[in-house]
Amino acid sequence: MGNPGEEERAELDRIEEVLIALRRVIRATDLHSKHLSKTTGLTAPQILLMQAIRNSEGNTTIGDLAGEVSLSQATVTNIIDRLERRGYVFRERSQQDRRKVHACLTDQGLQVLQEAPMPLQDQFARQFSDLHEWEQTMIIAALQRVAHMMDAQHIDASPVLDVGNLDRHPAVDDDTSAYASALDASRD
Amino acid sequence: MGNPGEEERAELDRIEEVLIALRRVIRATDLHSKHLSKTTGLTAPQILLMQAIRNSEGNTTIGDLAGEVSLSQATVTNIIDRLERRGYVFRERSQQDRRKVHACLTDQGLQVLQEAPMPLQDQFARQFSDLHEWEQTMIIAALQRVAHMMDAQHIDASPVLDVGNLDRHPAVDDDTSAYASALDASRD
DNA sequence: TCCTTTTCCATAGAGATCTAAATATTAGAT
DNA sequence: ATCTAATATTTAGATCTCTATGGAAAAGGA
Repeated sequence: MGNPGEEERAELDRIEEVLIALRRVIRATDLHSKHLSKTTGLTAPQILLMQAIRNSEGNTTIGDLAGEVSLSQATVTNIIDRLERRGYVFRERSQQDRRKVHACLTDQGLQVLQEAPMPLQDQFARQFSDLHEWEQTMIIAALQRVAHMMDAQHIDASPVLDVGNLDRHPAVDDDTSAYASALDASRD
Repeated sequence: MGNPGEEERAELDRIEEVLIALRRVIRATDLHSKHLSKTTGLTAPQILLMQAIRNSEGNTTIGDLAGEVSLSQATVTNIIDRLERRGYVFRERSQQDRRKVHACLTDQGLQVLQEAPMPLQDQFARQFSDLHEWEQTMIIAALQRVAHMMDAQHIDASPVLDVGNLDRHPAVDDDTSAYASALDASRD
């Protein structure tokens, strides 16, 4: 205990552990995503877009979608082309502003999206709900903490030099994450 | 208390919260990975492969790499081709078994990998180490719990698995995205 | 009104990723 | 010697993603 070297090593071990755990989580979602693509015949971006279309009932434009999923407008056009060819999506020019194009799910598209059950979410939710309430609360708090720490840094790619300055204020950032919201901004 | 409906709603709220937090974590790693690609000129799979090569000092074959990063052999061959063309990697037929091909980093490749800023891991580690020990321990426990729950459902991968709402946004996807690469490695 | 600028979408072109199928090539076994 | 399995590459096709550019429609000013 009185040994500072020992304490420092324990600290490094904890960092190691948290990074490993994080990798496992991300890896798991990655593999699931891959597996999902195989079973549905849809790729991850395609599913993502269809979900975005479904969630924004009817009024979504191509540009909106691009912003929502953080892809370029050309990419979204491209993917929508393919979804339209398959009959999962259709386009419709806006009447108010004829530059805009709305994207909507066809009945078939909606069905595909619904029939592709989302058991990772469901199963995870089920397992999660089996935990004790205190553990659920702990996990939520921990994940929010982690998410917040990650949000804070993802553009600040500059110096790794100022080791001394520990309570840096995260300069957030270039738009993208609509996430760094008030929700946890207050946590520090 | 005593009100069952109320308690149930609180439970649903917690599930909602944990899913949101998880999405944010994955989203952050995704955006980071994208940013990394821009600043290094390397794509996520390329970085991932170079890290794998570095970690398995010298004796790695193409097949080993494919297994390690969960890609097909052909894909790895493909990516190695590009890396070789750029002078970051070189191939060498095994003397013991001439079917095998070893992949090694060139000095330049190693340098690129080291110079590539990996601020997500570093900065995350720094912020993490600022936390109190009890909080570090809590986060580790929580993440391990989550990772374990996700691993569990990956194993009985019979039903359709999904990342659905948990899904990373740009694929990176699916990205495929995305990847533990951001967190991986470079802990030398 | 007419002209300019801006906004929104589509298209073109290029590089990368990924998979599956069709080769070699080598090692090991019969 | 031949067959089979393992290994890496090649090929072909689909997708993803970006930047740059073009065209149509809206907005704004002279």
